[in-house]
Amino acid sequence: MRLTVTSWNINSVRLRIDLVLRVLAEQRPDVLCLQETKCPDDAFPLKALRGSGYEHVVYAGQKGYNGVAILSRFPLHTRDVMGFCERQDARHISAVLGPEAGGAAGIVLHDFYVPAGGDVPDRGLNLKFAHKLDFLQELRAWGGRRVSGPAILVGDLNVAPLEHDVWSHKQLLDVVSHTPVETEALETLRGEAGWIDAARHLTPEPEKIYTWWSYRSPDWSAADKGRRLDHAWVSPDLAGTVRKVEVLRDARGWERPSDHAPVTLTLEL
DNA sequence: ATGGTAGCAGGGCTA
Repeated sequence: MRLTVTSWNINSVRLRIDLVLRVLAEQRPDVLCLQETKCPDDAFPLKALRGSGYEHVVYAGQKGYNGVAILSRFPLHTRDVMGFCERQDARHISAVLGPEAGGAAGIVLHDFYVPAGGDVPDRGLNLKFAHKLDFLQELRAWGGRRVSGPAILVGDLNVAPLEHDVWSHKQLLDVVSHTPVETEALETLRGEAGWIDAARHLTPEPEKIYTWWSYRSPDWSAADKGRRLDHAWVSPDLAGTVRKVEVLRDARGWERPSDHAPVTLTLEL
């Protein structure tokens, strides 16, 4: 069977619920993982989703910031939320696909929103950068030496790890999201746990891949100063099932868009 | 350690 999982930093699920419904209707992924929902749990727009065909929803939100959610065509089991850095930030949620998912049953889905890290890439001068590095360190400790069983990890990891994951490697070496301390941390923790970077598995460097374009660029598409901040990783036993990773760049050009484009992973199980 | 835009909340923080 074919399984599709889309990851999208939506930057307010309430403001952009119509864009969520558009992606669900037009792309029809089996699972949609959202980040930056910016929505307390008691305000999650469940009613608007009713009738969309995605009746299985888990979410972990907070007022104003952060927030993650998983919407699924298939039943989800064992919603779990991990805390990092001794905060109650809503930056992770996971669930397991139920038996109704057929060949995909039992796959664990992890949805992450890694801290952006502020502007100054110095942990002594910038507490937000220190938080980001600490978060990555805890992610490394959580992954341990090897991820076991079929699992998918998606999300806005706020790091563009490779040279061709940014529009200019040289110009971004001291820009938060592409500094060596961040890119090495992310690649180290991914490698130690055995996760496969699905996009680069299929499309190695030097081809450019971007998933985010700043709001501050008036002509984002022509300038095309993008970064690959959004990722889809699979566990080793799913490596052979990866068929496609697609960035829906068009969505960045929709009216009142998120600054992130949806990224869709396709597996053949 | 420029400023540029956006969301939430209704000021200033976060991205």
